[in-house]
Amino acid sequence: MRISDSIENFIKEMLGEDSHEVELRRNELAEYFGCAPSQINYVLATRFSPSQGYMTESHRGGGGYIRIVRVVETGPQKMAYLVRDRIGDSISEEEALRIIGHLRDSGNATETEASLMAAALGGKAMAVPLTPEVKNALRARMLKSMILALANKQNA
Amino acid sequence: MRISDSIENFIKEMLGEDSHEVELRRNELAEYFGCAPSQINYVLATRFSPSQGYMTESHRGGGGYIRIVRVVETGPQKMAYLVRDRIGDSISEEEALRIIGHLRDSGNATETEASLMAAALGGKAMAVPLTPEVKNALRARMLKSMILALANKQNA
DNA sequence: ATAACAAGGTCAAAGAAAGTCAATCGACTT
DNA sequence: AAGTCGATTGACTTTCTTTGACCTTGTTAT
Repeated sequence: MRISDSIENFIKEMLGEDSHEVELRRNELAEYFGCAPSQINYVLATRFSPSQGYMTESHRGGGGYIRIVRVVETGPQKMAYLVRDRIGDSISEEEALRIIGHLRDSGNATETEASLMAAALGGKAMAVPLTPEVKNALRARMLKSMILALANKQNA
Repeated sequence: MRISDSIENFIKEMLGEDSHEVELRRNELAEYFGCAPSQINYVLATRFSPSQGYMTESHRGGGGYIRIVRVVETGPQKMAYLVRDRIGDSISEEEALRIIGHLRDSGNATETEASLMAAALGGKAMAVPLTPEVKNALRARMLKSMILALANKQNA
């Protein structure tokens, strides 16, 4: 198990139960896990980014802290609109997968539905001789179509 | 006995008993068999491809891994195999939609899942300047990926 | 005020896997 | 003998992780 994963799990466990919010000391956590403090920033950047449904604030200086807030989604329609705005005309595979993960985590897509979408957009499926630009454009269109289909079914 | 066969057997044995999922380190395995690491990729490509009923995911970097998932054949999976045979390397939009309809009618896909697949393959999503040949090839790959994902979730 | 201290932030480099691809090898076939 | 095709290898690439040196910002004591 990678250290980054351990840290991620640790934080998610803290968030898991009741509150949507944790506060922690960067140096403490780093020492606890025996890693460089900046490793914490890495974890925040790669696992608790806005596109993964989290926001972070922090404060430097004496008594500093890092606060991680889980953003809860309310209303499938709103979600769909938000995500559509984020997608635009072109999207990378990584970003697409992140959005799909977010849909799953927020309960807007079942496990299976998320897997289906990921399968359609994944590298294996799109392993066809096209330029990255064309692939990204195609992905954006497909993802939007699928999210619309999802939203459509949900309030049907 | 060729090394590739040994590696194939080794992996299949690991998969054999209980779980339909193995995780392994590429470099470790290569060292164990005394071959080049890329040999592992060769084995995966030739013996554990989607059309052979397997899916693989992997992660690079520190703590990387390769995960191989077998799509087990129980009831619905037979369906998947059949459909896969029917799809081949290229498929029209009409034919794809027909297959999706069958999946829904036979209870192998929910309404939403079927809509999702249709949305991904539909004309709107694929409205990008590509030749019909390329579109059909792409559709075939995507449909196969999605059906595998579906089959995989069903007996998870 | 200001110096010292106590956080957290940034970024680039090093390290650790895995992926790709073209060249080569070897066993059959013709 | 030449050709074919799967198997094998290794050099090079890409992706992700980890670390550390240096920077910025806030607090506290003088």
